[in-house]
Amino acid sequence: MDTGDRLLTPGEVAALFRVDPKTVTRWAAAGRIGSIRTPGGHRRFRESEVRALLEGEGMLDEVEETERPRNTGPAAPTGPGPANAGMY
Amino acid sequence: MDTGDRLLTPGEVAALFRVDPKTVTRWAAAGRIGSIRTPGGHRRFRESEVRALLEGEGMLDEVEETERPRNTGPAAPTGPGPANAGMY
DNA sequence: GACGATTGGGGTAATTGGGGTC
DNA sequence: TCTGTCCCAATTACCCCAATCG
Repeated sequence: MDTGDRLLTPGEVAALFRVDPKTVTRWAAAGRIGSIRTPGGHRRFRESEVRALLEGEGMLDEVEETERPRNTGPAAPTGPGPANAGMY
Repeated sequence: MDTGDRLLTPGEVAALFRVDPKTVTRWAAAGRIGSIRTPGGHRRFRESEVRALLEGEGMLDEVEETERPRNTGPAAPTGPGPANAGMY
């Protein structure tokens, strides 16, 4: 239920990954990372999920991200559901 | 049903969303979130409503009373991802 | 009545979102 | 295919001080 972890802003996640905030936005848009939207439309990311992604343990069935033809298996990310439940 | 209704202060809601208390106040002023006013003018928010906003994914059949032009999507069965019409 | 902490309102700077392009 | 950068518009964050809450 309540994950109870802190929420990070796109800028925070971008700094953690050493990428542009825009890239983080694309990840969220692609459903590769769960995102929570504020009533204003801005995104917030779960600190636990981001950490898992940083550790590389978020994907248990993926060892090589170099290629991804078609996930025929349960390749659902940490967000086991409508990760992209909120689009403008 | 249990409407819950533990009242939260702007600071509480702000911590939940990882935003500034002032931002929560703007949400209330914009009608994006219901607010109850104290006789002195301060705002209080319903815990149940805040939680629904935070999850945002479990309210597929629950829509807020906010006036929002929703597309008359015929409830795509296989595609639960509603192309929300809420652009800037 | 007094005190500390929070909140409200206004205004301005920084961040974010979406699209399009390289 | 993915990322970084450009644009503009909306949202959010931080500044002030006065009022309210507990």
